[in-house]
Amino acid sequence: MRDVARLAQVSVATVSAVVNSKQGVRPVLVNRVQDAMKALDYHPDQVARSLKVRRTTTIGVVIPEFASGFFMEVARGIEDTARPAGYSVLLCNSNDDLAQEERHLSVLFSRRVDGILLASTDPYSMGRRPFRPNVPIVLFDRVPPGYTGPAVVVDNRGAAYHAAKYLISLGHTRIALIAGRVDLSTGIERSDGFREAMEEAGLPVRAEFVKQGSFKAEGGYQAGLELLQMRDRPTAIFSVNSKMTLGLFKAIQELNVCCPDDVSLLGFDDLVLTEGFSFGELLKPELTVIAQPAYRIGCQATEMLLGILVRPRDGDPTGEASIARLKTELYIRHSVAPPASARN
Amino acid sequence: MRDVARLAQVSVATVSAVVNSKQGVRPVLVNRVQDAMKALDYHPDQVARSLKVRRTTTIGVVIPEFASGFFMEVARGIEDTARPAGYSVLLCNSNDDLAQEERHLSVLFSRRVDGILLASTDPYSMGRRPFRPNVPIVLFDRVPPGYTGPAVVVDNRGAAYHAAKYLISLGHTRIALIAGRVDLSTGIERSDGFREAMEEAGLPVRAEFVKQGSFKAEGGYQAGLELLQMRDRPTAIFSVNSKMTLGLFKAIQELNVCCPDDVSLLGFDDLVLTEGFSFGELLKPELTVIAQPAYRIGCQATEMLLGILVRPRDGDPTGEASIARLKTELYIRHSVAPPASARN
DNA sequence: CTGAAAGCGCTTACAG
DNA sequence: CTGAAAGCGCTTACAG
Repeated sequence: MRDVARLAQVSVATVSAVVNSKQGVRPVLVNRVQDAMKALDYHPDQVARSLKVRRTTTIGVVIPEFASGFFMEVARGIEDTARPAGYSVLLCNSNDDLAQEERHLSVLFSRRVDGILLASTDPYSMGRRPFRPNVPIVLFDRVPPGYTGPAVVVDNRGAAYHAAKYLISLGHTRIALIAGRVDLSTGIERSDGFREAMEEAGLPVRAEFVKQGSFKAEGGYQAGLELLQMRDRPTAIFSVNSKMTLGLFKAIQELNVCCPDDVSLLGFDDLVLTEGFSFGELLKPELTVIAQPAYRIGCQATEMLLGILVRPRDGDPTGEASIARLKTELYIRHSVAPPASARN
Repeated sequence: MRDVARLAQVSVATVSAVVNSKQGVRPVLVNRVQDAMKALDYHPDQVARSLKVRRTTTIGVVIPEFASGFFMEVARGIEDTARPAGYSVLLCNSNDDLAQEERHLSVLFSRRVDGILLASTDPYSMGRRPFRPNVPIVLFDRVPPGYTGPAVVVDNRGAAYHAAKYLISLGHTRIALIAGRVDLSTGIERSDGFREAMEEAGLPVRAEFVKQGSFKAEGGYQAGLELLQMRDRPTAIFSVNSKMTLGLFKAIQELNVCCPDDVSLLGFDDLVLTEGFSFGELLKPELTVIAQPAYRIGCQATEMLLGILVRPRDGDPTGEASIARLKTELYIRHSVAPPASARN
């Protein structure tokens, strides 16, 4: 920069001004500076700038896994909205491990990210975590009950409620649930919504019909095996995330159970591949699922964070209103049908 | 930091020394400093450090897409090897758009990343790109022919060669190819390997049996539709990436063609979901594919880059030897069978 | 409109 | 073993 200033015969302050396209610099000088920059192949140093302005225009995001269609869509949404705003994103994978998550967070803080987007593997501990008071953080996907900070999630309870309702409306009464992690809002709310619909319909939620799948493919697979081998098995199964659904699907295949004739399958979260291609549509039968607006979640969480970053910080007390709850959609395909009893 | 120094009654140099756990500081002072850090909730500022040491311990990686099982596995590999080495990764999505890629690269440079990992959407232009002379870059997945810089790729040609060979060994003679982008090494080499095997077997590669799928699901779908509706259709189809394979699969389903009885399908790249769960195994029939060591590609590319970063830079002239070519593996499942003619 | 100077928070020779 | 000082490459009041 000094070299540029010297070559252009101006002060570094002037160079700085043209680099940041501040107005009020004489055109002649602007040109001289630009020529000098070109001649010297000068590229401004963001890190020096960051040090001075105390802002890195970087946001840190930590998600529980990379190999997830859902979180990758969210990540796309984040990047697509952060980039145009001039922000870079440091994407970290906690691998659903709290220690890893904290380690990531701490390097993000030391790298002075301006804000953080987090899908915590343990949102309940948020309160007692050592966050930095002046770097805003917005949660997404998972949020502890009663959390009042900024967050964007999906209406899990409502979605599960409607899913169960749908199965019930078809005549199912023996409906099983493959539940997710009970320590995550997503898992809890989805189970709750399911239970609510069942209760409302006066249907029992049999203990042996609810299996813990922990959001893992293997869990869904095991649960499926157990459920389908019961003498008095369910006529429909609601699986509360996509990995478990796939595990369940595998169990169905292995056991040669016919879906949807023998058992209906309703999953949470669609498996999109590319625009217009969902894995759910490639399977036999095509999967009926509740689809989450993953990309939008990413966009909105980022917008929320960016909003906080520009606002005077002491403006709003990040009230109750700051948690956005997006709608899901039920994609009716072919894995759900009325139970055999209702078909005769 | 000054505050810490003052509270601990030492100089900032000493604080710096304990922060970086340099040895040779009197234990008493170490303790005093650590206590002071705790008391003041002091956290070292990486960006200031970076400015001084002229190193950010950050690597930039740009991949052509987020919503890709392959690239996400690579990303996992990258993160998993970069993190333990103390490096953060700035992950960018070029969306297979050259302009976007260059924009990302330029912000990565301005943020002073120490090195770059790139799966370029146009590796051929590498030579005339405005890279920074002193930030090393290692390519992966795609590499222009004749490229001599560091890179890690897969033995595409060999993999395709063996895949075709496998189909031929089963008795197939009318084998179609759904080719990928012809301007990418991956696309070219896979087609070449296929052709080589065919020639070697004295089999014609009929012009109407090779379709351009451009590595896209839609392309595979269209190609499939055309191929399968020929009066004299192929008995086997080799699809050169996973998206096209899925598109092709959809076409097969829609047309109600029986696979593998009527047509065999061999794909490139497996679709892993989670450890132990591949999408390819969930489809009917389960897909026979060439699997790439995606995670390993990420690890190795990162190791290579890290290696360059520690080495004296003027050490080796990044010779020919620096391009690593990993092996693939053929996963034989159920979408390939001998042609009907050979079965009778 | 432009320049000289201070300073962002660190590290690193250099003395002592 | 430790401290004082310079400097990394910028930006930003502050004069002029």
